[in-house]
Amino acid sequence: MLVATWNVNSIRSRIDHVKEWLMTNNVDILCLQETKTEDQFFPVEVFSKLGYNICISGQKSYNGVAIISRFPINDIEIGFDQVIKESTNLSALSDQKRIISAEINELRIINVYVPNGSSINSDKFIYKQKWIECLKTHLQKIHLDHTSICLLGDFNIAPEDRDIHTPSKYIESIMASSTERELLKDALGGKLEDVFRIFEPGEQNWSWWDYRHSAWERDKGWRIDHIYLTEDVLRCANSCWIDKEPRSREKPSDHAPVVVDINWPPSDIENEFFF
DNA sequence: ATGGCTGACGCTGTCAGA
Repeated sequence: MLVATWNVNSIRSRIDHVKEWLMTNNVDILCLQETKTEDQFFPVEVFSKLGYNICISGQKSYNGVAIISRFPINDIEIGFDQVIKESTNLSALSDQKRIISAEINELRIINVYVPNGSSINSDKFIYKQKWIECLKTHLQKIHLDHTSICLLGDFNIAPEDRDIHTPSKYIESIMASSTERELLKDALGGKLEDVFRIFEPGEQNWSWWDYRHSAWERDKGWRIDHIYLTEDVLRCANSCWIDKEPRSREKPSDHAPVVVDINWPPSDIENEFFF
């Protein structure tokens, strides 16, 4: 089963890229971020004609997340619940559409678009921190020890220096600061593993290239799009890669999709190897 | 790179992203 995440920077502008990529790559579950449209304008029929189910949480102009799946989508949850928002005073801020989760094939898929935060000394960075704290509470409520989880999306954080093209230029700046790195690590609770790094420990692996400064042509990127798996799912993972091809196209998203190949649901034979 | 690109909104500029 192939599960992918892709910040498409407007689904209506990118629909042809997404459709072609889905058909070419045989992806089973695709999580989108920055769809940038209200649900009524989301091109649902493009995906239903290809045989996909879909759940969406969008808003006008900004943010927006969606899950596209060949398998039935159950138990859809949109946003953080009110209790979580109130616990961090996040309810006082506008309700940005940044998280959608669902049960697909006995796997809890959690699709997130973490706020960028703008700059370290901004109100938006405070919002980013609070948002990640909400994510932590959200994950804790799911009972990480008893649920098979795939948490994926645009995290707007480079977890380590090897995830930035020139880390020395971005010491303690947005997407690289120790504050946000530690908050994310804390939210993962030691239960969710960055599957890309299981298979690819090397440098020069980016998922985002700035539109400016010829970042793509000079391969100056960041790895800010991630897939995190609980241990039981990680055991079934075969490989994980960043597909740079869509970023090389005309009028691309500034992000590339990240894909994980999992033997899921696990077969009895595979379980016997471990016990 | 002094955000020097892009998309949305809606009108020729402004906001936001990362």
